[in-house]
Amino acid sequence: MLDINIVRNDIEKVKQAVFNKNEKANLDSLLEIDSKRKALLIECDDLRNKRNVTSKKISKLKSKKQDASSEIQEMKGVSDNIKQLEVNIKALTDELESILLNIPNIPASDVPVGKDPTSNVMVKTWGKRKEFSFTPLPHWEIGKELDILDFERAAKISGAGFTLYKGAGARLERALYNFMLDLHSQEHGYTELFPPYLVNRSSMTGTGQLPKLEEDMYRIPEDDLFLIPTAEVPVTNIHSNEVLSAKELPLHYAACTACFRREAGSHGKDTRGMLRVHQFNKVELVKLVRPETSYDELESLLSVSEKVLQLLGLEYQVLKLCTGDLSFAAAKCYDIEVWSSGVNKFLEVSSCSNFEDFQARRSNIRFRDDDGKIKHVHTLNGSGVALPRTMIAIIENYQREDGTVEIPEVLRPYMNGLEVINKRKKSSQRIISFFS
RNA sequence: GGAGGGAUGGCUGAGCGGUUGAAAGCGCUGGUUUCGAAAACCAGUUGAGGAGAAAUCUUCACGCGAGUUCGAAUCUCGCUCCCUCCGCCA
Repeated sequence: MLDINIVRNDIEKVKQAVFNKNEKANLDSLLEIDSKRKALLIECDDLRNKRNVTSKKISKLKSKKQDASSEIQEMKGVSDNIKQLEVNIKALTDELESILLNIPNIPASDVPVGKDPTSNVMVKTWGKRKEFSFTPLPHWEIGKELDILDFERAAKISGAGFTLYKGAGARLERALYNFMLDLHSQEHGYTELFPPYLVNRSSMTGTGQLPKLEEDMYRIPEDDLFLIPTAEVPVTNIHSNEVLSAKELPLHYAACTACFRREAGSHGKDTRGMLRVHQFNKVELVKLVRPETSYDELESLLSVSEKVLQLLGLEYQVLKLCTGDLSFAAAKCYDIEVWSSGVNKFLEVSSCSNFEDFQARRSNIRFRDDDGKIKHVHTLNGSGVALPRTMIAIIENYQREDGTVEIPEVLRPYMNGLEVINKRKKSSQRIISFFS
């Protein structure tokens, strides 16, 4: 949510931002409602003041056992007036808030202006393209052959767009998120969390998924709860309606959760394999920081996410998103895309965003600064990283001509020493037991 | 799911429907004192709006939302959350 004062004082800037983000907002009527509301508020305040003053007078008269009936008569009228005004003000306030909740965040000044992803700017690339002496296969073929991914049966039990990991595939998934969580919590100093997967409407509104994206969310209508589309939602909202002390900042959190997305707007896109699924695991990093540090924090957030891919030996590129590709709540965002040899393209595995105070204002997350003033924190988050596409890249980039898949070295300790996923053998890939 | 109890400022905790935005204590901040510190004493210490150049004035908020009343932290109703007991259960 924007500070309404920015809209009042610099509406052109807001209009430009809305336009650049390919969004729509009812800005002119916002100002109109705002001034109408303010006028009523002043009128109402005057009447309330009158009521307060007279009530005290009535109290005094009564305590002296004097007659106050004329004052009481007068106040009856005043109270009725106030009530009517309050009803009108409430209606305007609701309208104002609903418009305000639908205005997107303003892009940072160094974000390139552009309509669509073609205007995104390449910031860096890392790693060398894997070369193959054969034509690399896509992960759904490798996965089927090795019996580690089963899309048909996933569709049978749930529907299209779900994944069933089996044997070494399931183990690889577990190895991946354990590796990522250990890296972030032990090497990068993030506090590991395990939050609820169901959150209420207010949390979803706080981080900006609602009201705009309700149709993309899975919802439990009986309880008005939502399945989280990302750990960003529960984790950012941990501190909603709190005033943090300056010395607890910055807060750095890491959480691995399942993420649930209806993908309502993307039917028929990336339907093969697990390029785009309704449920997937993701390690998410969330930061609550002092405003003046948030852009430095964004850079370090990006670098710890990159670290994951570097250690896995996966080629990637980093893009700075243009205004038109920026999400509703973000002020600035980097996407990390990992190269995958089978599908032969770059896959987005992370978005690292600074929301400035946009989410903090919606969720009411504040801190007391050293000067004693209470201010909104800045919030950031980034994937560190999303699992399925990382899994795709590993399977496809580490495939070998004989159909086996090599395990990246950093994952081997998490795979109980397994170096290669072979076909045929029982999916448990029996290795030395550490239970004996 | 059933039966009770509760929700007040950073914390503990008072609060007959009428100078209670809120006692008291703790904590915190500043000052006096001290070589310094502690103690003691004095003072300050909620947030969000509005008007104003400013001093300042003013409104709202005692879990949330309605209601009764000239007037609600205080009375009524609904909701949420917490605690205790019973039942059920991973």
